[in-house]
Amino acid sequence: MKIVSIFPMKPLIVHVDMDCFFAACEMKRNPQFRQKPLVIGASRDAPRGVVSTANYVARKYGVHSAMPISQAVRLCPNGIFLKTDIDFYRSESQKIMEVLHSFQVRCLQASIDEMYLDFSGHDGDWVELGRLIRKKVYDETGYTCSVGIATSMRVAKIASGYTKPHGVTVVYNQRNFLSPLPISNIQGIGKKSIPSYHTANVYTIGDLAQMHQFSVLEKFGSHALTYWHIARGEDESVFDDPQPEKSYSREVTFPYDLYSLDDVLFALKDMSVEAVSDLADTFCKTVTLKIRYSDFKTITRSKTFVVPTNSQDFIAQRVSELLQTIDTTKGIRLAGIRLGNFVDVQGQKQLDSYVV
DNA sequence: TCTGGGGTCCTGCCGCAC
DNA sequence: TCTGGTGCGGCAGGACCC
Repeated sequence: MKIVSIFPMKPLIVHVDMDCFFAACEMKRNPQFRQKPLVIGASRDAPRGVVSTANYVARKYGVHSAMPISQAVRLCPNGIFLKTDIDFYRSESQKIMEVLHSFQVRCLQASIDEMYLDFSGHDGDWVELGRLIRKKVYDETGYTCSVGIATSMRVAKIASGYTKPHGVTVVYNQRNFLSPLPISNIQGIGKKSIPSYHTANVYTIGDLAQMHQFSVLEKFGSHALTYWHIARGEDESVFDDPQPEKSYSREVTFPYDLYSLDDVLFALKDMSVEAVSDLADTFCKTVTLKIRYSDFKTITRSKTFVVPTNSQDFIAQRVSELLQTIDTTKGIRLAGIRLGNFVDVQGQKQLDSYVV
């Protein structure tokens, strides 16, 4: 006889976050970089670019992600600056994910260097579990990671960042753990919205938790209610199955601003061909043109088709038409296209044949 | 001071259909 | 025939994340 528990299985989510992953990949490939400040993003003489990641030696100089390369060079003139080699990092990521899959629990890859594992129902010592995962990843790949363990995905992620690098953080009480942390620890509250929280005297997650629900709604809007529930330890973000991709894009920042429509169109045609060929048999209904002017103002123009397509010529033609509506005299620093609104053409065909 | 590339999600506005 | 409410999709922009 099968015995079914009347109690719901206690969720247990593990978040694994690799430590300064791109830099770690380069240090593995070139061990002589380990003791030197290493910055990944662009070469030191690149006219434009930002820091993608930096190793901990470089971080001591004040270098951090999203910082302009030119500024990083000033802060760390003796640093080693490398272009991003995303194909290499993807192949290394694949090896790490294989190690994590070997635990034979449900896994969800959140990004190139992050993975969630669903250990719900696990009875053992949570701290030991974290240490085991960390050790196995290091022993089998040579990479260090940080591990966060909690009863929800969002809190597990916050926990993994709590004792970086190479730490294990276990959260037994969500509210007590989150309370003293800065409000910026909540995913979704970034540098634009932080000032509005500070204006309302909300500096820590605990400050947010103590607010009245209606006050949160009034001051920060409806989406902030989700953050309020997290702050109160009421987050129950469940383990989601992977969602299909919703869009695919290609964009490029030109080394120097372009003023000629033909030059921009030339670059966009290349991107259209690449994007459509990458998508292979996937059909899209919407194409969006993205333009960033020299003053960093960014605009988008999109077109939705009646019939989904994966025709390179058709999409390139629509991109060209959208570009005709753009003023290029101001100087264009970035151009890109995005394909979205994907349609399951295979499914449609099956449905049609059934109806017929 | 200078700000990449590739994504997701949210919001507001507008036009259209009912 | 006209008008207002409502819902929805398209569109544009913005914020955020890694």
